[in-house]
Amino acid sequence: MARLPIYLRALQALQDRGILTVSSEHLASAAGVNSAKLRKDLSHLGSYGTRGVGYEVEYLVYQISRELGLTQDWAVAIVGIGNLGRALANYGGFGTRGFRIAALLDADPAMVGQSVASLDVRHIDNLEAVVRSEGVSIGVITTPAAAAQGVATRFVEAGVASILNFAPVVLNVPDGVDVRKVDLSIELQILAFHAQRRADGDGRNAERAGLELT
Amino acid sequence: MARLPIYLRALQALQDRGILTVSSEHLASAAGVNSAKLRKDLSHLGSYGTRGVGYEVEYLVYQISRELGLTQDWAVAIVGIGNLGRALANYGGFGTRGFRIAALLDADPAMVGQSVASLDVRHIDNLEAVVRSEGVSIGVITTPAAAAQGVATRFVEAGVASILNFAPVVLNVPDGVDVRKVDLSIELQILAFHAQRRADGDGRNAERAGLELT
DNA sequence: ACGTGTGAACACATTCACAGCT
DNA sequence: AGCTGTGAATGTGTTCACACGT
Repeated sequence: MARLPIYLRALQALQDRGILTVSSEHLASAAGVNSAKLRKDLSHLGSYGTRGVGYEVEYLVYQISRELGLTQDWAVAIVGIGNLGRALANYGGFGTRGFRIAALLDADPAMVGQSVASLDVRHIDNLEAVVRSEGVSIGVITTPAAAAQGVATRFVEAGVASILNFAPVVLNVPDGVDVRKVDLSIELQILAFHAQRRADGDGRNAERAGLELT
Repeated sequence: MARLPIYLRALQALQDRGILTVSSEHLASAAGVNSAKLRKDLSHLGSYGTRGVGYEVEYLVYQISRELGLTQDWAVAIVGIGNLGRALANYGGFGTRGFRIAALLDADPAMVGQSVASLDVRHIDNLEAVVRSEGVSIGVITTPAAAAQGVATRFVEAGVASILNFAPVVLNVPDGVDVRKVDLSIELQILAFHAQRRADGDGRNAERAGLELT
């Protein structure tokens, strides 16, 4: 379930504060969901709570980590070392738990050989070799839109079945390959959509109020 | 609906190729969805298609843009000019349609005054003033986790009701405020989850095959 | 004939409400 | 007494399949 990472983060925050046990009510509010949903989500992993008491934080952290596959390390390759690629490479959050940035690749010869986040940027021609030698299982695409599909295809053919795509294109991949997409301008457009609906509503209300006053 | 931006992008690509009319089947495959879903989504905006023919690309682009509120310009403020904030500031995709980066803010005095993407970074103390003077309606938070809630609260109190949050925390905001969250390590964790399920399945299959072979 | 628009069937997620354990 | 785990009810989103307009 897509909410497990959020629960995990909330639990780790509790753990850092030395809290040993937590009720579904508390954890749910920390994660921004309702308590029935949280209990149903957790019950999918098994019965890890104690009735009348709640959940043991440490045990639950371990169970969720295991369910998410964070007890093993995943090697990640980033292709496209522009502003965003650099930002990801330097983002400390990955290394902390379960993920290791194994390689940075770029098509631009001027980029190749530069050092980013204490890794040498290598030429994209080495993609297949790097995937094999580093055991890369997750590919991150931060290239321009035009290059993304080609990179995705190469990842897939090299055996990478998990792709995180930041390029604003719909990737075509075979069944069994998992693509997640992060699209910044789509997020903004969705915000604009809601903002406009709010504004429209205000307008209608104002108009209605005006009519009532006349 | 959250898929309209994807349709819009696909339509604009068709438009660039000089294509005037498109069927739900074609557009759906370009957007990576099924055609019934696309028709139902579009029917929510009104009856903009012609039976037996399809949709007129240009007209549909206009209707979706209008629905999304992209016919007006939205001023965006980015708080937290680290690697990610800089990447967003430099990302050209925003300016193209409907969004204008109106201000960059940071709490670090060493950062203030620097020029990023031809904008001067200003101190966070100016948040309220900038929101008012630039008419900011969308706030982007790329600060460390610890600072995010404070920034969000200041945005809300300044009248910003749309927030795009990159910090790995659940923001607490009043009803009526729209928060969207982009969390890179959550995306990776979800990929790891599926990757592990694949691996487990392979393992079981391998084991089963092994058993069958013995 | 072709492709949209849409009721009806379906699948899935959320919420309610409470039995049952501690 | 308190809180989990879960059947039942509800809501939401997806898919099917076809009547209807062009």
